[in-house]
Amino acid sequence: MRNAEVADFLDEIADLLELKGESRYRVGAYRTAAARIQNLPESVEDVWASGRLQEIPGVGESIAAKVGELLQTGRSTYLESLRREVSPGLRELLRVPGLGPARAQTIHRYLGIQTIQELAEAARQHRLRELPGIREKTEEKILREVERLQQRTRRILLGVALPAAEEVVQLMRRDPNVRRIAPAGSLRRMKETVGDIDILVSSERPAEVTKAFAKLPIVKEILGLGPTKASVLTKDNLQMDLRAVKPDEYGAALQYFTGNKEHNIALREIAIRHGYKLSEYGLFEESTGRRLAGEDEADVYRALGLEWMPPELRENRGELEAALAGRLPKLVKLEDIRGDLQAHTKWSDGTATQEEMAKACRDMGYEYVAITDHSPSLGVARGLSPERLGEKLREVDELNARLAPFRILKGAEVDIRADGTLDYPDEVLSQLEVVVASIHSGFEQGRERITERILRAFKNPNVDMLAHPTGRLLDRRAGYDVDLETVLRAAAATGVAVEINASPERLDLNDVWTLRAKELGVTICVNTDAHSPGQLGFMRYGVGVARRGWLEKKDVLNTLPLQQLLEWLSRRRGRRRAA
DNA sequence: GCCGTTTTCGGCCCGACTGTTTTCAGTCG
Repeated sequence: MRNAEVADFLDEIADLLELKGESRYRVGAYRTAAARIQNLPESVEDVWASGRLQEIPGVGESIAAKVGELLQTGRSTYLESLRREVSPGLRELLRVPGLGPARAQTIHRYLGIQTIQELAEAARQHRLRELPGIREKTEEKILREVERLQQRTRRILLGVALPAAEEVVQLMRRDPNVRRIAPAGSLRRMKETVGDIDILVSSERPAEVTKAFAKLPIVKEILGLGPTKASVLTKDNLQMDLRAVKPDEYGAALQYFTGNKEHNIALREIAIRHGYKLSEYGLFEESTGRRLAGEDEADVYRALGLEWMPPELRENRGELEAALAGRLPKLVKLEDIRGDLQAHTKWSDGTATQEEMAKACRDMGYEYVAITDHSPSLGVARGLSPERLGEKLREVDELNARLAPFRILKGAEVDIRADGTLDYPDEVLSQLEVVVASIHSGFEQGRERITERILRAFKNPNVDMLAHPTGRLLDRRAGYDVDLETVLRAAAATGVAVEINASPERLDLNDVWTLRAKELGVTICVNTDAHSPGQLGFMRYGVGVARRGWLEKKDVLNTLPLQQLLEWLSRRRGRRRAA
């Protein structure tokens, strides 16, 4: 059973307990445990099998027993009894913003309502306003929220949100009332998708700043405008919130609005243990009210005995424990990247020539790029026959003579066919310097077959790397069903590198699996899979995932200078390569 | 239900907003 399923199980218990009116601390305990398991860089099933469930922070005797029963038998007597006590349909009502457990329970008890449809119906007939604690306004709000829920916009890709936020930051910097400004929220943490875009400003005149923000030309609709906060819908239909605070509160506010929530809660608990109080206004001594920090974010962490940590780490996945022990990782940086090992050109489905791609990489300060056009079976991408591949490689030789010391590596993105064989014969593969294997077909094969297929490809000594390991497209396609734990273990054993595909639609591996890959000793490579020179800039999103997965420079293959990379490649295949 | 740099019991993040209320409950982020 996957970690996400176990986390859902605990979340359902939390919801049902909440609807029952149980202590919010008990409810919170289940939620904490769910979040921890969701973020666990290891299969919870393995943790359970080795008797270590209670070593997970937030998992004690009782929750461990319930998870154990679930994993052992596939069911839970506790959850089943809760479902008998609390109508499980009620959970659906909690999805309506503004409707919490108390009012949901009231609505259910008096009117028997348990679906969002019935709720909307009752609101339209003004039957909700007769209930205790609900009058006209609440009823209207519920109806509004139900309608919004039904046409809710999707989450925003990082690759869309970050450029949009940067544009606004640039525009707002020109405002003389703006002192400091930065994106906050999940965007600052480089999460793969975000719900909305948060921007924080410090200013002596916050009200002027929020007004100026609401007047920006990119604004389509003002959703709310006050002296410290403005919320707008942009012409691209992105929700953007700007908050303005006083300069001496900026650091504490940035910390607070960056989150995530679990990280903040844990941090505030640390503050309490010191006899302090932490809020978005600053860090204060509880007894005297004296301000200990607030203007700079790093001071807030330092005053709590912690090193400042990059936002990408702030998910309460163990970063606070690591900071307390002085063992934070030194995360890989964008500037550490020396080249890109997956890129496409006009030879298959890209839009630029090999020369244009190579020069664009050189201009970015890279030492190398592997041009990895597709193999023949990927007809839609005009995959190259062995003959055309040969022509392309001759062009590479010619370009390398001209562009030296910059180096184009001879590569291909080779399909792993349905039976696990590769889409070029070995004598073709052995002419290549970088062989990137990936799956583009047969997504419907079951978990075992797909996994077997990848393992078979790993046995071919010509394979250097596995690209986009799950095949997912964010918000569009789930990817194929694959046992990643097994794949990563095999990658570690065979020395095949695994890609973090930096395309904002993929970001595959994701952050949690990256962390797991690191623990297993897998070599990771961050590639853009660029199909045009502009897409080479996707690298920063992939580095964001690497950082969220705690990777350091030494964990990332393409931080190696050219010579060391070539040595790595030839060591891998256990034979000499053409110089 | 979990947990321990005052605790194996008694705490558990903080502040803001809204609406329904006459001092607070519910919800959110």
